[in-house]
Amino acid sequence: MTSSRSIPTDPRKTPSQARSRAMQARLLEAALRVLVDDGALGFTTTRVAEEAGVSVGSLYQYFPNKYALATALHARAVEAGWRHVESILDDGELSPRQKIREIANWFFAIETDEAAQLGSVFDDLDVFLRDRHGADELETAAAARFAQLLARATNRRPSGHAVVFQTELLMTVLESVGKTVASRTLTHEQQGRWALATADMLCDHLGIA
Amino acid sequence: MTSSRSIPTDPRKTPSQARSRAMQARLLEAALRVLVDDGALGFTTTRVAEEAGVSVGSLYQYFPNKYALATALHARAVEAGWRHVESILDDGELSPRQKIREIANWFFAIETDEAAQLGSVFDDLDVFLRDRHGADELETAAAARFAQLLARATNRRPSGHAVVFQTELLMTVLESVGKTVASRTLTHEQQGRWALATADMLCDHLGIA
Amino acid sequence: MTSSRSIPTDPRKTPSQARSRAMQARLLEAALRVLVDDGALGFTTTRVAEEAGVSVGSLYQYFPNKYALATALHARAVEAGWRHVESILDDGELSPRQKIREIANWFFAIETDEAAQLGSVFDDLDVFLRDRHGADELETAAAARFAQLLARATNRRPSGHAVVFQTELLMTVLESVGKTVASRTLTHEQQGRWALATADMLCDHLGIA
Amino acid sequence: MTSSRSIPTDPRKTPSQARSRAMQARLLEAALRVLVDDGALGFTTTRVAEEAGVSVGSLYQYFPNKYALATALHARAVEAGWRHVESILDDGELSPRQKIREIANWFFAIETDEAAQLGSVFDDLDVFLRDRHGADELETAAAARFAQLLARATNRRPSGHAVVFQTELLMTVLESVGKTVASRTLTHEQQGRWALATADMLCDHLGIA
DNA sequence: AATGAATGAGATTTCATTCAT
DNA sequence: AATGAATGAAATCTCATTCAT
Repeated sequence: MTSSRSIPTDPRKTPSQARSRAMQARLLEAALRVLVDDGALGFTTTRVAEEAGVSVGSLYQYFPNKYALATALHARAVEAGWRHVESILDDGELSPRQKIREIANWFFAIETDEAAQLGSVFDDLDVFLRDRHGADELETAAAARFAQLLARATNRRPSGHAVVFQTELLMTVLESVGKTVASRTLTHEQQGRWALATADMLCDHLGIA
Repeated sequence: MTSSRSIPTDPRKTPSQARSRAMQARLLEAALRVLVDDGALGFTTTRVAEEAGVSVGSLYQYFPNKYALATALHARAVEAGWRHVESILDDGELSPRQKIREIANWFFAIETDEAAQLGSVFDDLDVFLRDRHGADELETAAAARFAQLLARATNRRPSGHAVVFQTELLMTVLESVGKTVASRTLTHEQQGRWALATADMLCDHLGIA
Repeated sequence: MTSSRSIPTDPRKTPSQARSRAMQARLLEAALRVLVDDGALGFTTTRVAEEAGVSVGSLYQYFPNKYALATALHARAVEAGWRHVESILDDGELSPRQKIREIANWFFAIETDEAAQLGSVFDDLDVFLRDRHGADELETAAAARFAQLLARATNRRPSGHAVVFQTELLMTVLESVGKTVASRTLTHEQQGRWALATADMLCDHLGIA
Repeated sequence: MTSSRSIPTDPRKTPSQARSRAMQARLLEAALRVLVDDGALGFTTTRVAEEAGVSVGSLYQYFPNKYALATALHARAVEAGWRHVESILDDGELSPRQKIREIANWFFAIETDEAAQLGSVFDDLDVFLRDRHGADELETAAAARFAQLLARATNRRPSGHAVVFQTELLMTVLESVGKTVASRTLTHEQQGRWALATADMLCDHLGIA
């Protein structure tokens, strides 16, 4: 898709100090705000710096270029997402189906968390991303957990071909439908209805009680 | 998301018919090619004109600005999509489930048709869209057809609340999952498997034989 | 002021036929309309052709380039102006002062004649003019007439230094003040007052009864 | 004349003081030079930046667009002009007639001051002006001073109808004839003669000793 | 470390002019 | 002779990035 030269996308010099971390976070939050408010075309380095209340120069001290900023924002959101998903999967109290429902709720943006907002602007962000990896390990880990859930609920081995595919289906449907519905302007109640319907459809199809 | 001042997005007053249509098509095809090959960042008017083998000036005789070009491309894709879907729905030979499967095939980009390629660049295109409507009538018409199919298959009235929601679910899932999967680089066989699985999941859930 | 290459400014191939003349006039009228309505920045060849109801190609058959068009328009207006002035000067019935008053009326755009409109757009036109000559002979002729009027009215020789300078003063003041006042949005009555005041001031100063 | 949508003509939010003012002045001087040398057709942003010895980008940091630059240049000139006029009117040593003569000298561009050069490019500049006001307060203030001068010199009230009109006449004639004569290429001596003649004509007419 | 003015490559857009039909 | 689509040089303007302070 996008020609990827050799543009560095890692945040500059790992911030060893608390102050640095704070600045990074501040910039990423500003970046998100800009992206949400002004869209991809308004996502300029000057604008982000301004929104963060710092100079462009400072921005470039923490991110070597615009793509690094975009990548970090992306990674951060994905990370937050999967981390939340994992916490649900880890919950001992919930039944498998309840877990899927909860996760669907998250993806359908019922929680008004900052990270959730990202769902609707992910597409815009992607325009700036050269390489799309980075959060792969997290996703792989999450996939393993989903596979486990599915295998246990259906009494199969997590590594079987069918389970692997069904895991992907489960995750893909939750993510893509969630993203689509989240970007519509619906009430919480309507979003909840969508999340529930999608979750149940998946559980029924996959034999999850 | 994107602020829409008063930038016209309608194609220009078409030059007299014959050549005109050809040129428009030529430009739109070039635009698609550029978008597929270089992504949103490479989508520049000069690049598109070059790809179409005409001068920038010509491009601007057919589209008043870049956004109009993007809008036209989008509209064209959406139109082609829904038109094809309608043709499948109209097919007297197919069972309801077979229809859904066929439609899924289309959305999952199994057909290597030009229009199908568009699925993979929708996100990139979105960045440049000012007006987000345009193909509404077509989509509404398609929705009515889907509702009819669903109502008949399940012996209900097409206007009932449940049918309306389920129609939306059907369309949304096909569209969003299809878009996601289409943008991955899969073999035809794999795409087919995804389409089939998604279609069947939906049919089972909705009680479509 | 303006660098003058070697751009031809003469109307193309002297129109021997009536039809040609008509077309020229039609284009010039359109050009004036465009200039008045849209200002110098809106004065484009396409726009003029459109306003004239012909194709750009046709325009270029009558004027080799934009500057030729501008020059012709300028010449035409100046010509009309001085011709009218001459007709007043020739009038046997009027006293010298009455003549000056009449001429002032003309310059202050009391007559809503097309040519008079040009006064207020002359400056805009000048922007396009490479060389400013062309109407010189007419102006020289008019100057001679003014000098004659002034000489007779004051019992002096038309070729004396003082008379020459005063003639220029007379013409310059009428023209420049007229142009300025004409470009303001005043009622006819107000314009008339300005014309009268200016004419009388000049006559008093120059000793014209 | 010129359609004025919503194109901002105010100088940009000035970068912090010191350097800022210098850069603005530098750009305006360059703009004037370009206008004098190349006329309206040569007045391009690239050309002005080049002449100022800075990058186009810099120009756009100080003026949001070409029109803002033109407007600023215009305002600066008008301001300088009226300020100078006021200083003459304030002069306690000069007789009324001497004041008018001095002012005429200024308008007829006898002073070789930079600001005086502007007289000759006012017309070229006009093409690029969207807002035609801006220096109104200054002009109003100057008008009040002129009215006062005239009233005192003729023993009348400054607010009387006749005085108001005569003030306008005085100013208009000085300005418009001055502009016209200044744009001709004359020697200082010739310009002086014009200024003197015009000033005296006005004083005689208005009863100014 | 922070600032933000300066840079300039490159993107969008216009418009005088040509030339095939 | 008339047409108007096509051309492309050139103008306007943006924005990622650098670097002197």
